Amino acid sequence: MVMSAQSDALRVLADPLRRQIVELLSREQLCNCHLVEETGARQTNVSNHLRALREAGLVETEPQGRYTYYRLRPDALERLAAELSDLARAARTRELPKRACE
Amino acid sequence: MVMSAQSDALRVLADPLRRQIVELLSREQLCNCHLVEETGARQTNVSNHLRALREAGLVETEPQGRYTYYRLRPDALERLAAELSDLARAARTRELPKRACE
DNA sequence: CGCTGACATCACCATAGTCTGATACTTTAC
DNA sequence: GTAAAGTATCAGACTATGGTGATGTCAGCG
Repeated sequence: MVMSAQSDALRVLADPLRRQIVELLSREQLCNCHLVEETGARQTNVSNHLRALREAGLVETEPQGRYTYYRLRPDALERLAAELSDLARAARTRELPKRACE
Repeated sequence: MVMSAQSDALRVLADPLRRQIVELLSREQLCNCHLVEETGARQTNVSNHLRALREAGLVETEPQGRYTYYRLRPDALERLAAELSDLARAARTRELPKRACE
């Protein structure tokens, strides 16, 4: 399907902890250890969520020695925002017709 | 929390069937029976998802005789889109600083 | 009235997804 | 070399949630 990427991004962003990680990364590039510290979650847990975010194309990694820095990929967020905005606009521009029943 | 509403909207939109319902409603005002027909899901299932969408403020209802018409509330979608767009912009406007490890 | 159809609600089940502990891998410090 | 720290991966337990059938409510129609 065409929108599978955006749907995936939506699904991934729906988790509260991932959502928090994304917000933290929108201000700074951080490595796993910082995220563990900020969120209070276990390292394993953070790492799992980072993988989900990575596979959805929402973040990218930059290994640096034994640390791994994570940063947001704005494009994915931007595409998602645009799609939602389109839906909102479609629903607002006109008085939508009601389909008749039966 | 301040953003609970948006988080809720995200979570609710993450489900594929709800997502499909939202897209259908962006083109027409439909009642439950149309949505059942269009999605192929059971009436109970559609009704449950419509409740989730309603509680998240994404749709509103207009009872009309024994039918209930549903329509999108563009504002909720717009707010969500704006928030995601803000995150994307924050991540893109500058080369984000890396917090030091140790 | 009772009957039918549209929709909502409830309780239950099955599944997906999250969290966790154990463990492996890699890099740096000693 | 060994030890320690940061990160990734894996299997299992637990939880949340979507799907379902049974049932209830309400409006229109005979």
